[in-house]
Amino acid sequence: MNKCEQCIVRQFSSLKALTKDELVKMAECKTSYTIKKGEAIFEEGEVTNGIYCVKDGVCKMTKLSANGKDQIVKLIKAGELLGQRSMISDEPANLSAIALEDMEVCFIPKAEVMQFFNENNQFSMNVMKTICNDLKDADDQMVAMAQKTVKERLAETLLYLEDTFGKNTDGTLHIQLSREELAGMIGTATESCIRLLSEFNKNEYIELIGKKIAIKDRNKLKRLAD
Amino acid sequence: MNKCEQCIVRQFSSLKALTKDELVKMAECKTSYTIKKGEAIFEEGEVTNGIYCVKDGVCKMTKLSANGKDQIVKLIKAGELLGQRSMISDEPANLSAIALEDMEVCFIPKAEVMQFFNENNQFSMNVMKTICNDLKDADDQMVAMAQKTVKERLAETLLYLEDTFGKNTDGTLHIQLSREELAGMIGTATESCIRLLSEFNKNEYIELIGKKIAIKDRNKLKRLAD
DNA sequence: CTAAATCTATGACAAATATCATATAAATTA
DNA sequence: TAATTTATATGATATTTGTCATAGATTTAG
Repeated sequence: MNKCEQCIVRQFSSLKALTKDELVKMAECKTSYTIKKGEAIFEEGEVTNGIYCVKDGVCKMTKLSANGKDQIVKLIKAGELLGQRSMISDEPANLSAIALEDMEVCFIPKAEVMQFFNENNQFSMNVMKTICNDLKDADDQMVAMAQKTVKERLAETLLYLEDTFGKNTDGTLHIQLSREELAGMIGTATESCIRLLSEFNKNEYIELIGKKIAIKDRNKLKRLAD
Repeated sequence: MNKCEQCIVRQFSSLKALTKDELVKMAECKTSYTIKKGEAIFEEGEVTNGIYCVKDGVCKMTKLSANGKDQIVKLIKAGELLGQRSMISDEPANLSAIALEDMEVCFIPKAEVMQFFNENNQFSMNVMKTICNDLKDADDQMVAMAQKTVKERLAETLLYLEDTFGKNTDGTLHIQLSREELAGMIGTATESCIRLLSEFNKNEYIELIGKKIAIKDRNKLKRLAD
């Protein structure tokens, strides 16, 4: 059993407010999992009864829409927590969490989290601020979906992906998304997404290197995205 | 100065968790406002430094998008609180709150709210649950914007408006939205919204009575909305 | 009450986007 | 390795949606 106290990623989440004692307690009740790329941590409608702390890897939070397409609502990376909203609302998960890379996550049962919640004001405040931030992002994204064109949203998303997940030495986006997944993020058909990537490629805003994407002209993309 | 203790609408919000003493304290620090239809309670970017409790009336929460259109993110009615997210995040308002009818609202300064927050666990839990609910709604709405057609979103919205705000004796929706505002809710051009309303009218899903809208066939609308 | 402004409505057309078909490239499996 | 599946790419076309123009209806202001 690894000690939570020595786990670096906790510094990046609400958990940074926990005391040494609380961390020891958490280490005792947590369960560690390895999740393979493509596997679900949990799925929409599932009762989770706790939260997950992402130690390594990235996952997508998706929702299946009536037309059968998976909409990617957000991406979660190492250091972030999963399932906080469902836990607080006391509801089944509203979104599925699917690994985009091999992941390491720790599960912390609801009972313990709620105890930290009640005893540690800073922790609960941190969680609340995180959720408030998620709400702001969701509102903004909703407006983008409603008011921006697919082209604008693609430009915006490419910049977000580079800013959030960085790039490889060859300049390609570090995060590996299929065209279908990228389309699922911007809310469009896969073919439309591919077509616009080709267009961006021709215009030299980006470069397509096999399945990978390298951003060539941030400014032009930024201007496009508004 | 009216007593918060005797105010019925507090029962419908997170404030229901407050004790008698806390309510007395709140009554002493609150400010009451009358807001005329069309006026703003606060605007996007404004620092609010507190929350508003809606005593009467309905307002729209909007965000101005880059193309100059106002997207309506949500509607708030009597009994609900406004500005909680900004207060907790310690940020300027992300959305504008504009009265759709004449309103009565009470402003409660941040300092007092935060004190209740720290001293009354049930209250802070209520606020948190409300925000979690807002987050779920926002995520769902985002997916709807991305994946549903304008027609589906219009059908969905009409049902939501009847369910949430009720109807008049003649069957028309009680809430008064202009075609432009309705378009702003579903995220489309005003003309497209009007055109679809005409179509729904021809198909007898709804009836247009002047500027008012009456739902005639809930089932067909529901089937359309998915 | 009348004139002006605003809102609702509709036609004509343009632009954006989705769908279907098909080809090629890449990855996976037998 | 060959065969099969899956992912990417692109053309052709249909559908959806937006934009511009205009007209009538309603509301507002003088």
